[in-house]
Parts: sequence; structure tokens; C-alpha cells
Amino acid sequence: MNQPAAVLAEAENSTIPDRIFALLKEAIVEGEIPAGGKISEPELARIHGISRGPLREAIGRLEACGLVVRRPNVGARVVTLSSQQLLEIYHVREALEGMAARLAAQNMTSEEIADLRHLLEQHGRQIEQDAEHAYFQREGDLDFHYRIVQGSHNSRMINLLCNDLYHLVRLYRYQFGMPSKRGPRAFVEHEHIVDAIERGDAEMAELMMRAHVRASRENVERQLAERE
Amino acid sequence: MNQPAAVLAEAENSTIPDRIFALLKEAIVEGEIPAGGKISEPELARIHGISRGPLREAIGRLEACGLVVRRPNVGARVVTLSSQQLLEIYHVREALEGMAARLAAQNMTSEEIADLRHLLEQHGRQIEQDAEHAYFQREGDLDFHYRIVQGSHNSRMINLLCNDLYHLVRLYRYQFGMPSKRGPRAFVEHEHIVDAIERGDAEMAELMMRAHVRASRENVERQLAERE
DNA sequence: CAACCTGATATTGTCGACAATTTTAGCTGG
DNA sequence: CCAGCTAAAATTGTCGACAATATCAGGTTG
Repeated sequence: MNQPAAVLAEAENSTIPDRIFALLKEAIVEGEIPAGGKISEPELARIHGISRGPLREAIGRLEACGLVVRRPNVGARVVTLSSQQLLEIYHVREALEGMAARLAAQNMTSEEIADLRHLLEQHGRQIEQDAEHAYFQREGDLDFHYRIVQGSHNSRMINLLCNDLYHLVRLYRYQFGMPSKRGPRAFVEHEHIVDAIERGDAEMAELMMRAHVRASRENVERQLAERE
Repeated sequence: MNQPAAVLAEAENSTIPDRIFALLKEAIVEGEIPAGGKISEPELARIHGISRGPLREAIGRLEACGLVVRRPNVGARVVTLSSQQLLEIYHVREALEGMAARLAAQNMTSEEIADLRHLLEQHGRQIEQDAEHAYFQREGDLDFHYRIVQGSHNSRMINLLCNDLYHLVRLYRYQFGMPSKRGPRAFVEHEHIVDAIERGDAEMAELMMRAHVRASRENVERQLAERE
């Protein structure tokens, strides 16, 4: 609801920095510009046929999102997430998404809950069909977590999670190709969370969401440990 | 530790946007520029003797912090926090600071804990002397919450809370002059939190920090209700 | 008299150019 | 052959000017 469709940045209106920002964000998150890759102002300005002014503003926003790091008089580079930093993000997500689930249990309308159920049923069918791949992280408002966060009706929470942290997690996924492998497990957990929200059981919704995110983090930790 | 001393923005090195950003941030948070006040680019550029380029970058950072809102082709204005938004911030704080306390219990060094104890003792003496005013929110690393967050050793958490949310809370305090009035109560709660951290009891530290922030929010809610 | 339209003014958005700094390439000396 | 220094090239930081848009004042009309 905040950004109608980030998939197509073809919005003709709005300002240049908006478009360039959306463009670069996608390019970075999907690995088009590799980790640690340089964000060259002259090159990008030339490619997109704009001046460096608006471009610099777009880069500034990328920095605010944590997608690039900038050193004075040197330039901006795509952030290289250490595993340490990824785990830090998971800790923040555990806290925020837990609270988001709690608020969702208190604030979601019955229509929103019905939509969420519907989404979950779709996911269920998809898993039955294709138990192998199954249930990879979706994007935008197809994503389960995205919907829960929206359901919190807390605009600051929505901003933090949907505009910043989720992009970083996506970035990491593309950089490392982390296969989650806990598809069916995650699906069941999602169902339980929706059950709690439907009952209006805020306490339980938070506990289960936290456990869900924690499990995901521990899964990542295991995979990192396996790679030595 | 992140920003050595925000109090004195007299750092001669670093770039112009850095200095202007720190300057404007202080001016906004302390109410020098009133809520809803216009951030005029030509005026500020003239006053500080700089061009509009770096100024615009500084304004962009203010927007990223949530201290100003910007409309295309119109300009930037100091954010006017509705009470609704303040409560949203408290919900986010409850989640994040709870997790920060948990992590602090796991990660703080014994030196850091000792320092924290020392700070708390200072606060205790100040309360005894001056039970009336007492225990107003301090700034920078004199503040209790600030120290806990630092103790989490989670850089993303530190950024979110210390560079964004705390400034917004300060802004609101200056705008509305919220007298906390729960000085001694808060002090006791702080002591219990440090006790839990010292014992390494992460679960308890989180619970008590969350209760502490929640109590603060409920206090604000009461005061808002009284004013009708 | 109020509401609306119209033109003047001011502000934001964008651009190209210059200055300061960093990086790179080449050269000299050991 | 490699280390260190020097100069050239490229990139970032900053500036002033122009174009596009919004705001405001005044006048006109119902």
C-alpha cells in the first residue's frame, strides 16, 4: 500500500531520484551490481542520461537503507554483508516482527485476515504440487511476512521492515543463494501464526512469530557453520 | 562510540553535509525550528554560507531520520508528530529495546557493566538530592537506555535506536514538554534491569526492559487522555 | 461580497563546470 | 626486479545558473 508496485519502476510521474533509487535498489538487491561493486557517479549518470545531482540524492537514499556504504572522497560501494551482520539483522527482525504480529492480532481487520488466509491457502497448494522447491521467499505483498507487518498498522514498523530490512535480507539471499530448505516447516508455522491472529491472541502471535524468525536465524547459523 | 560527541559539531574535518546535518538535527530536535516549520533551502544556504547542493544532501538525511517530511516541488518541513505516531514509536522501542537488553545480558563486558553500575549510582545520588525534577532524560552516552543499546553490540540496533528513534522522542519531548514524573519509579526499574544483565539473565532483562518501556508508553497515553 | 482566474514572485529540481582529493601510471633509484 | 616517489588522470565535493513547478497577489466576474 505504501509503494504500489516496486516491480515496475516505470512510473512516469514523481522525481528523477525516485526512479533512479528504485532502479538501483533492484539492481543491487538482485545482484546485478555485485557485492562490493563500485557505484560510479559519472558512469551511472551517463548511462541513465541524467546529471550527477539527482543521482547523488538517490545514492544517499541507498546509503540510508544500508544497501551501499560511502566513504568521503572515495565513493559508494555495494555493501558486503558479513554473516555477523546478517545475524544482527535477524535479531532485529525477531524483535520487530514479533511485535508486528502482536499488533496485527490486535489491529487487523477481518478482511485483511481473510486475505491472509487466502494467501496461505495458495501457498499450501503450491507446496503440495511442488514439495521440493517450495515456498521460497516471495516479494512484495505476496510475501507472508510483508502482510503481517502491514497488518500491524504501525507505519514506522512498516517502513523499517518493508523498506529497509527486507531488502537487505533479499540482497543476502541473492549474494549467497541461501536455500531455506525449511519450506513445509515454515508453512506450518505461518499457519499457526495466522490462527493466533485470527483468535486475537496477541501474546501467542508474538511468541510464535519470534520462534519462527529465531528458527530461521538458527537455520542460517547452522548453514554458516557447515561451510566452516 | 559511533558519533564521538554530537554536542559539539565543531569537527573541522569531514564534509559539509555532515556538519549541516548535525547542526539542523540539533536545531530541529531542540525546537529551534518549530514543528511544521519550513526548511527553506535558499535561506539556510545563505545563513551558513554554503551552496544548495550539500544542503540538499543534509536535508535528505534528515528525511531518512524521519525528522522532516518532504513533498516534491514543495519542500521540507519539520515533522509534526501526532500522538498516534508517538505511540507507534513506543511500540517499536518496546520491541527493539527489549531485544537490546536481552543481547546486552549476553554480550556486555564486565567493564561495560561496571560503568553502567557507576552511571546508575550517579543517577541515584542525583535523585536523592533533587527528588522533584529528577531523572529527566539525559542525552548521549549519559543516558541509561543509550548505554543498554550500546551494550547489545548489535550495530544495526544501535543505529536504529540511537541515530533515529531517540532523536524523534527527544523532538517530541521538546515539542510537548512531556514531564515524565515517574523519575523514582523509572530509576528502580533501571536498577532491576541492570541486576538482570549482571546475572546474565537475558530472558528477565528483556521482560523488564519491555515492561519499562511499556510503562513509559502507558504514562504518555494517560497524559494524552487527560488533555482530552 | 465571494469565488475564480491570471500573472508575478519565489522556491524547488536539474544541469554543467570548477576545485579538491584520491587513485593510477610511470619513472627513478636502490 | 622491486620499492618508493612524482605526476597525470579520474572521481568526488562544491558551486552558480537555468528550467519547471508551486505559491501568492491582484483583478475580474457572477
